[in-house]
Amino acid sequence: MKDRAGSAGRGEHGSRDAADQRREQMLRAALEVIVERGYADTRIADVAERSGTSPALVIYYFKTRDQLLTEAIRYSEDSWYAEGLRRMGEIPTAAGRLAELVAMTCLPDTDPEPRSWWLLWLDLWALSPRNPGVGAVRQKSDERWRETIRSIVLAGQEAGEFASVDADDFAITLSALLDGLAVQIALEDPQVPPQRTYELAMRFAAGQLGFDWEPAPAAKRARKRGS
Amino acid sequence: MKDRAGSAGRGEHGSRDAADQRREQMLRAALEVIVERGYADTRIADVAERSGTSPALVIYYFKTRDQLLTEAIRYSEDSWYAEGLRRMGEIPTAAGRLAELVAMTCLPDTDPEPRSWWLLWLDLWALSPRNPGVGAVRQKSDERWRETIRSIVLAGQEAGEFASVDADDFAITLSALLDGLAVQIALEDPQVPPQRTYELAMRFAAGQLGFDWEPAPAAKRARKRGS
DNA sequence: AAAGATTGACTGAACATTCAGTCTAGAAGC
DNA sequence: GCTTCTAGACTGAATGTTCAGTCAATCTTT
Repeated sequence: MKDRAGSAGRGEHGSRDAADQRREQMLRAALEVIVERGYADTRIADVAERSGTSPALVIYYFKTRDQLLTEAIRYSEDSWYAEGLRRMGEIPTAAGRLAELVAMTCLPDTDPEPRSWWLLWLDLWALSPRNPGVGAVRQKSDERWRETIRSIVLAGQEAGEFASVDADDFAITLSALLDGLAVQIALEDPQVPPQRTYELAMRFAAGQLGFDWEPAPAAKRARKRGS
Repeated sequence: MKDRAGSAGRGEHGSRDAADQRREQMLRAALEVIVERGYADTRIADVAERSGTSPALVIYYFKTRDQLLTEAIRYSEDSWYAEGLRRMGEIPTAAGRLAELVAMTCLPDTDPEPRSWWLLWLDLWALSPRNPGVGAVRQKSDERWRETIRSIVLAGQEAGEFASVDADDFAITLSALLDGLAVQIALEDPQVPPQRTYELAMRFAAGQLGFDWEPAPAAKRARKRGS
């Protein structure tokens, strides 16, 4: 007895993806709760409530709590990565793509919620050593993330934009640096504000790859979305 | 707690530190369990069993589970940092101290158990956003860690060993890089073995600060402690 | 110095709660 | 009428915390 009136337009309940919608709804709810309370303190009841259903139904769709939460994390990870790729596809220069990649992980106004995203990562890291499923997601993510960096570097070198450093080494180093900076962002360390992380990371990249980059002419990213 | 202040500071019951020993025993047990099972899955019963006592006694010493675990983390953090400072105090050159600092976080044979140490950090990070006590420990640790780097850089510059880069920027960047690499070490990513993280971090430091450093002539750290 | 009194260390057993997952029965759609 | 979907009530196990006391060492009083 939830969204009775909803029906609007098409196929209504019968259509095969009614179930898929439900699942996604639950996954999203799960993500919200994980970000708020943390993985360990996320109860099925919370997810049920937030998606306007019952705990029993949640279990009906996902056999176990762990499966639900694991899948939620995988879902989030995939979405984020896909969105990142999409954005970078629109940028012509390798340096630009790299800047976008860095901004994506550092700056609040590029992504609506990078902090909550990173909060999720912190949980994911903490879970990985003991939870094989989560561990696998993490490893795959890290790999493709590094591979993304690597291919940007190679493309940039091909195009003569970048100096010829070892792309593998650079990828590992930059992704580690971004991870480390991200921790500070997620934890909101007062000494390490997002804008600064962005500049530090870009300075590192520009220095290593030998391209020009000027440290943001002050108010450049002034206008945000909300206000 | 209550420490009997009044009496002559001695005698009392069993020697005053009988209780302290107990506490420390429990803290150590707690750390072991946290590393094995993770913070969230650490039961006071586990800690009690491992320290050869009862759950009730654990609560007797630490009012709550959270207090026990929080204190255990703080204890571990402080020990590690103190040990690090001690080691660095024995090294004359700034470059040498920096290398030791990097090795401490990257290489298994410098520290007996760097991986379990980092496992603890992953939990600490994941906990910080939601647990003020843990969050405070984390922030203080990060701060003094960066400050340690900063002072090494300043000393090195004073001594003419290092180029003149901004010490604050460098401290933030290097500590972030080390954090990120540490994640890979803790999670045992096959593509990022400890030795490689050490070399990458040192190459970064040497490059930024302009000192010479050769990437380890193969078998250099062959002999370990245990044997 | 012996007899109580006091206090800290400690324990076993219970309590209370919290939850993941199950059961049963009913509604919706084909 | 068969299958899919849904929820409320329930169970069973786990586990943090409390509690009523035991024990032994120290302090006090005589």
